[in-house]
Amino acid sequence: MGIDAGTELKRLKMSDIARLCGVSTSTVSRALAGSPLIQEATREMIIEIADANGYVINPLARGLRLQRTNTIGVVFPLGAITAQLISDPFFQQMLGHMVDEISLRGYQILISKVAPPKPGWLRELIKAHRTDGMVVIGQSDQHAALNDAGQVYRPLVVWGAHLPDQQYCVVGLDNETGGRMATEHLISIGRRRIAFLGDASPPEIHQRHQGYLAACRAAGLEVNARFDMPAAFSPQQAEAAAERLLSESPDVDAIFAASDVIALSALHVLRRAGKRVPDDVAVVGFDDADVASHSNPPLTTVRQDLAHAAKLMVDQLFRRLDGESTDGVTLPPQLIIRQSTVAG
Amino acid sequence: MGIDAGTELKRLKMSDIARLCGVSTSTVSRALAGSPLIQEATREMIIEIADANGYVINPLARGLRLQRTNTIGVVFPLGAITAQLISDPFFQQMLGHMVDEISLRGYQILISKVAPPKPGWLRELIKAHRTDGMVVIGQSDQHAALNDAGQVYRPLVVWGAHLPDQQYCVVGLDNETGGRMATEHLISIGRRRIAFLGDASPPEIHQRHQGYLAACRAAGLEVNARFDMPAAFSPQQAEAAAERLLSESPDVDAIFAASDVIALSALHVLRRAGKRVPDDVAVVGFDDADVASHSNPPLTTVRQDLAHAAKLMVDQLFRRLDGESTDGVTLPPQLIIRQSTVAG
DNA sequence: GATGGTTTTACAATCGTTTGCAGGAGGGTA
DNA sequence: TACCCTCCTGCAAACGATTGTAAAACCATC
Repeated sequence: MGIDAGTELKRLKMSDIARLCGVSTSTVSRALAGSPLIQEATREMIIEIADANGYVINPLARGLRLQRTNTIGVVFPLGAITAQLISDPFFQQMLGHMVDEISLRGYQILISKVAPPKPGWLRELIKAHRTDGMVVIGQSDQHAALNDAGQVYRPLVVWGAHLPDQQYCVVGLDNETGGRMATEHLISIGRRRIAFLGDASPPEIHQRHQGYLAACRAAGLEVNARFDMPAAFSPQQAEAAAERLLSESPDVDAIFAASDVIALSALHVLRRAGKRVPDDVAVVGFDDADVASHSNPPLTTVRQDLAHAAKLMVDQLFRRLDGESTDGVTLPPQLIIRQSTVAG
Repeated sequence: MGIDAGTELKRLKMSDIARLCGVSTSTVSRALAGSPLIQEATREMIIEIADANGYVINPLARGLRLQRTNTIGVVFPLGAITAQLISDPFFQQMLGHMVDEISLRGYQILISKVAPPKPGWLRELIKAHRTDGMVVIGQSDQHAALNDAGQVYRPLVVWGAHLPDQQYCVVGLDNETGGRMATEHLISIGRRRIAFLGDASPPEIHQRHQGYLAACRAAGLEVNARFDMPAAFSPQQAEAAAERLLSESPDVDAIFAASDVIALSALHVLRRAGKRVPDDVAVVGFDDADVASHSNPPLTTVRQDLAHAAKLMVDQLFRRLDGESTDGVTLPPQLIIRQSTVAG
């Protein structure tokens, strides 16, 4: 029956199957779609022949006709700060979880790395109509673009910080509380000269920094600009920043790093400088990446449950695809105390 | 001029732009494509109007017509062994690098997680024609499917092990040499009862195991089945396996783990059991994931340079898209010695 | 003004589906 | 036999682009 499904990869279209079955294309289409208009016997015959010939529906043509692609876009806007996707395990893990969650629902995943974002990038992405919905990972410095698109495009969910005037659905950690928890923990173990290591320009980090400042002020601590040390997310730049911090402020007794990667770089630098962790300097990270629990010493950090976050985001996105409107979620941070602040 | 590009997200097609410009669709198409057939003045006028209205070409329609999608598929076949994508940093990093390399060339990335692979999965993926080429990450237990497709479908590059009868282009580490190097290193530091921790059913791991066996035999060491301990890639299962190994063979003095994740689990178990690393038991991993250098103690491991590997794979894929044929590459493993085998 | 040669533009077919609508086949009833 | 109803099935028009080919416009020349 028909051509051997095995050896060829010929471009076979629905009309070919129709010819082989002696019916019209519409009948084949309906049969494969399970329409009740088609007689059971006919359907079986058609399906059998289609399988035997290894026929696969062309999703491009289907998508064009249906205006639906069964695809979700996962977008990484990388502003000036983060040069590459690879650099941070946060992105990698988030991406992994997104792939898991989205493919669980039978959708495909189209990745777009937007680096750097040009004006109108999000609108263009949306207007390309290659995806039924979009998840944006991180706001970077693109709050305006997100607001602009969010007002008119519903199936959009963003991972990031909640901002006052925002017109789009955000799922994100309560970064300010996270920052405060981390800092309060450092204060509670008696630290007084606490540095913040990280670039506070992305909203998420800014809020962590705000939490840090709030905790310091509440405890009546010196909030000194020399304890604010911008550090990019890459290990190299973070190490450089940590070194500068140590040389400019050798009296620092704690570091709150904006991410685990930065914290690990700090650990390296501290070790090279002969400082003991946590005795001389306590270190807290952010994310609870895999590396955090395995480091030496294991890293105290503020946990973001990315698996849960990804599930929530995808959930909200699909509810939006169903026409519901969703308000986003603020996730509670969780402080994981390990030996980088409290000796084991 | 025209509609405000800002506030609407109306579905605008080429014929709309044509009408606005007072020309035909074909002229618009050629103007946007930069065809020399169109007068410079006309082109400029068309482009201006198109921009002003925020027009974006529909890639589905374009792809349908051109039989080209400007998209590369990245496929993860997850056989029985690896349940989830998220579990292993290897996949995450590889995916990150793939995204970087592919988007560098102006292509989009379509991710497919195939779990579990059903008969014909790869052919179906190919026949869907959603991508111009494909990268398959890991052979899993799908060598047959890859062979079947590789014979007829050229733009396919696979990450994995080189196998004797293979009909597809593979880029991969020399796993056997990697396994031998790791084992020889353990032998060179005086270890004699060396266990292998990992499930040797995927080809890559099988070859690492072969290298391990070869090194053991060459050194005249006991190659005892009780030293072969299957361990899945997930930390939980790996810990369970490590515990069983320790209880069944408490005399083991070295562990060669099939991946860094497994090695780290082993480190945990060893610590809980009160064994000192490397004094009592030396540990070697595989991959040189980020975690490897940060662990306690830092992990001796066999390095796979994933950034380089990804670049090579994408390079070979694009050469194949250009009609060249490529033979794949075998990358040399590199042993990174850290304190899990040689005390610092 | 007719002819010929260039440049520009437009027509229409095509890529591979889905689906509203029209119509054919078949059976039952009058 | 004529008529109606109910099931199925097929026709043809979208979806939104690209491109070979035909034709229109323009200029120069005789």
